[in-house]
Amino acid sequence: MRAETLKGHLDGILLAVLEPEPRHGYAIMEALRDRSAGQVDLPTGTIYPALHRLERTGLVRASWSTVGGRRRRVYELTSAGRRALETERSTWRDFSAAVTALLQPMPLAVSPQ
Amino acid sequence: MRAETLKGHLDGILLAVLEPEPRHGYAIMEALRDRSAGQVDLPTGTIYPALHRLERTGLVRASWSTVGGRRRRVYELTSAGRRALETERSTWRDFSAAVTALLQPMPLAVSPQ
DNA sequence: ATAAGTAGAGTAGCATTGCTACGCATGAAG
DNA sequence: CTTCATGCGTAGCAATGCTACTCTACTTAT
Repeated sequence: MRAETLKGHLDGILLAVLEPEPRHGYAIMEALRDRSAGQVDLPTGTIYPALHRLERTGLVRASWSTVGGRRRRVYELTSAGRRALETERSTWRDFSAAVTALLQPMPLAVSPQ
Repeated sequence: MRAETLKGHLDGILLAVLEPEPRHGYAIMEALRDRSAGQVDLPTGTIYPALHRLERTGLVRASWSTVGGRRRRVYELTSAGRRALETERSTWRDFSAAVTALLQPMPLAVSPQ
């Protein structure tokens, strides 16, 4: 996946990966890598700020936990987050349909003779 | 179309709309509006800088023309632009497939019992 | 006439957002 | 004891679309 292409669609993806169960940042990165067959492999400098952003806007809720001497910050969707995810999904459907249509090779407009 | 969602995919769209025939900026805006049923309605502050960018990077070539006392800057694809358009199309296919998959509601991973 | 609307190009500066390149800590494996 | 995986974090950069504006010229109402 080329960098930067994600722009604007990362939040939806993060919400989606948190939908079935709460996860911590590192696990989110792994889940994305697995589910996209390595196509989406985000650096920590992308993932953590994005999670903080989602937390700040109230779409996820975070809490610390410690597992095997290592601390983790576990994120879970809020109800606002679940709603936002649905919105993202429908936005994505519209958006991707529009872009797909526009990228389609277009025949020359026929001017009436 | 929500603003900002386009991020990173505008160039490909512009190249696509220029593929069948050269157009000037204003005509590009109209073509996009028509072809997307009003969904993609870009302000001039988006379109002109983007065209300049494409010109600067050699993907389009521009020339002035005057029609009915009004000057127009007409853009056409270069061969590099045609190649870039193909790349954009395949990038888009990969990207949209990946995002669609990731946004899909995911079942909880089954842990072996 | 003149005001409003359409056609047409442009810029400055902002906001968002993902990325690079770091720092720091703990535990396991060689 | 060094390297690797796990795990969180930030500062600052770069790209890019948008808002809000300027300027010109023709066209159509009032």
